[in-house]
Order: sequence, then structure tokens, then C-alpha cells
Amino acid sequence: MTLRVLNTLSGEREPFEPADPDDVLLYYCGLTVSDDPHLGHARTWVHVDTIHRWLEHLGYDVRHVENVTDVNEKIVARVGERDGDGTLGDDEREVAATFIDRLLTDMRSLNLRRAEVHPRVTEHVPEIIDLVETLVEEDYAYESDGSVYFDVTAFPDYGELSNQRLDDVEAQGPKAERAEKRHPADFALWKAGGVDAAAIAEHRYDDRDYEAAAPTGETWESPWGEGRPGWHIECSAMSMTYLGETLDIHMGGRDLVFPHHENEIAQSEAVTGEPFARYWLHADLLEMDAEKMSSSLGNFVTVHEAVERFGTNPLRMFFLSASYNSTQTYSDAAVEEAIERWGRLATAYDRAADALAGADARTTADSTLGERAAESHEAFAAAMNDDGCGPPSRRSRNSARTSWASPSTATPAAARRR
RNA sequence: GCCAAGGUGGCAGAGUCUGGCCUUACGCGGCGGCCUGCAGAGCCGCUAUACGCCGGUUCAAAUCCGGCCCUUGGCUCCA
Repeated sequence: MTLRVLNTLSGEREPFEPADPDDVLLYYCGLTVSDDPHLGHARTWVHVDTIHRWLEHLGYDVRHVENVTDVNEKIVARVGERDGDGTLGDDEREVAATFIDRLLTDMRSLNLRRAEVHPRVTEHVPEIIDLVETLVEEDYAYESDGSVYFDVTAFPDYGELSNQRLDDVEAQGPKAERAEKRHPADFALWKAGGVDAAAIAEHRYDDRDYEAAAPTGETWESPWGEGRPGWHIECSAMSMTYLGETLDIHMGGRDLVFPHHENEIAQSEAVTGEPFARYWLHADLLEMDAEKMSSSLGNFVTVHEAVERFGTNPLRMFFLSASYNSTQTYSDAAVEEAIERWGRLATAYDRAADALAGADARTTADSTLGERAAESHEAFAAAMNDDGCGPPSRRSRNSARTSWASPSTATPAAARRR
């Protein structure tokens, strides 16, 4: 049975074939650590985890890398802020460290397969600078006032992932940057100087208690002077460092398709001349009151709160009750239903296992129990491999759904394994 | 405006690529019953005449084709 996956690149459900038949190089675009992780993040994590586990189940050796973006103006904006016991940190690195700590704790609480490595931007600035230098040398990028921008017109396939045409793309980045760009869609690879005060003010949590300070964030020495890496380049640098020029699977939230992933493709392929990722899988977003759950909208439930309140498996159950590539709506009632659902599944599993093992004198295994369990398991595997992986072409049709793990087809045993 | 993902029963959510009995799957809810010392859990049956709208193709469409409407996301930090 072959696994098929929905590839954002083609919009088609394609047979999955890693470059090396035994290994899967999986890169998941992780978080920018400027706040506590919320259920929207958790939903994507659980789907990534499920895919990771399924690939292992199929016999692949999964090399899973998951970055942490710890250089960002939103992080700088929280320097000196007080939260609970004390300050989040006195500089950008400290604030990031605080949130990375919470991030890893939250991930553990959801029983996720751990990534092999969680690289951070601050630890990979030299690689980033190398990439940018190469891009400049090869005329894919240009320097302007100490900043470096990627020249989208130099990369003919730009827009391929998100199906955008260059003419339709609006300007990327803040206004101040735009004057320095040749094309409005050009994006920053390197930004001169530190974070300016206006940008920080925009991201301040004004309703919270913090000490007024004027941090500018960390800067690094580069061939273009002191500055900071642009937003997209770190993923190229880190994925290439750990997984090489071509990934098998690149995952992330749907909100990253454009511009983030589009830009990653452009800058990476411009350097290597090789495809950056063979398969792009995007998890759709968790909504709350018909809006996406997000830190910036403030309509979120933190992972920490939710795990305490509902428990790990019910939450996983909740996330897996909708396809990874369709939106899901959060509500207390929906999660409470997942608690029930999980409980029933667990009970059924225990009883079936007891009966099959003859461990419980009160329940005897029906002669067909084992057989039916096997059938269910087979149906589950088929769904995971085929129907479970994605909808038909979205470009020729109008619909797309996926159920990596629709519990409907899961036997208790199979579900328990997850 | 451009790009993307969706619009299925009271709720939630499969099925759409590979048209056809589609089982509107699995649930939740509701109704009736069974089991049970009580409660919980469990079990059985029923309920819901659906597939955004309008056309087209076909013996046959939720599924294919065309047009339209609506929702959400992206184009600014974003899982």
C-alpha cells in the first residue's frame, strides 16, 4: 500500500516517494517565540506528530527538524515585561529563552514525537550570512543601505507554490523598507541595524506591566554592516544545515504558504539549483468564533491551560477529529465531546484487549473479535495511506479535505497507538 | 483587487481525485428499549427526506463541466 500526500506545490494528491527509500527528511516550520503557544499551534503539532508516527509505522527512518525563530521584533517588544513570577527577560535572548522553555514543556505535555533537533536562528547566523552572500554574488539579491533584498524578478518560478503572479503580489514588509526595494515583492534577507522603536511599540502588550525600556534587539556583524537576519532566510539556512539541499517533506501552517514558504523556495533554490522540498504539506488553521486563533488577535487558549483542563489525549482526539488540511473550530463543547469520545475509545480498547487476552473472566472474546479488529486496522491503514492523505486536485476542482487520522476508521488499538 | 481553502442532517464531521446500492460514515444531541441491587459504563433500535445557488454532461452527480453567491485564510508578525 502506497502512501499518498497532498502536495501544495501541485495541488494534487501524489504518491509519496522520499529521495532515499528508507529515510524521510522532515522539516517543520516552528514557532516564533514571542508568546505562549496556543491551541492553534498545538493542532498543527499534533498533525505533524501523527504524520511523523505514521511514517515511522510504515518503516521510514524519520529525520525531523523543527526550528525555533528566536530573532524577531515581537520578542524584543517583550523585553522587560513582567509575567507572573518575574520578568520575561532583560534582552531578546532571555525573553526567547523563557518562551522556548515553555514551548518545549508544552510540546512534551502533548506527547509529541520529539524533533531530532530544534535549531535556533541565533545559533545559525553565520550560515545565514553565507547564504545571503552567495545570493548577492549570484545576482539574486542586492544590497541597499546596509540591508539586502532578494530580487524576485531574478527567480523565474517565483509564486509557484502559492500560485501568485508577480504583478498581483503586493509590497512585502514595512513601508520604510519599500523605498529600498527594486520590486515591491522583494523581501529582506538582511536588515540593517537593530529593531526600531516604532516597530517595537506596535507589538507592545500595553495592558501588561513592563518596564519601559528602549531595546533594539541583538545585531550581528555582516559584510553589509551591523544588522539582523530577515524573516525567511533562517529556515533555508537551518534546514540545509541539518537536512541538506532537498527536503522530503516541509510542513507548516497554511498561513505560511505566502510569503514565507514561497520566499524560502526562491532563496534556497536560487542558491542550490535543486528543489527545496519534494512535498509541501500545510495544516489548516484553528478558528475561534469564525476567526483564526492567533496571538495577535488575542483570541487564544494556551496549550498549558488546555492540557490542564482537558488532558492530553482528549485534546489530541479533538485535533484529530478533523482533517489536518481543513479548518477546525474550537469550542469548549467540541473539546468536551472529544473527552467523551476518547474515554469510550479507551474503554473499548481495554475491554477488547482484556477479552482477547482472556484476562477478564467476565468478558469473553467473541470468535470474530480478532478478525474484526484486524479488518478495522486494515481499513484504518488504508485511510491513513490514501483517503487519509488528501483531496483531489484543488486546481481543477473546488474542494479539498484530508483526514490523516479520522477516528471513524480507527480501531481502538490503532488509535491507542497514536 | 489577486491567490488559497471551504460551503453536506439540530451540532460536529467523513465521502468528492477513481460518478451509480453512496451507510449523510464515526460521533454528539433527541426518542424508545435492554442490561444493571443503585449509579456509572455498556448494548440494541429509531430519529435527521442533506449535499451553497443556477445551468450543463450522463442511463446515473454530493461526486464531472461552466457560471454565480457566501465564509475563512494569505498578500503586515503569524502554526
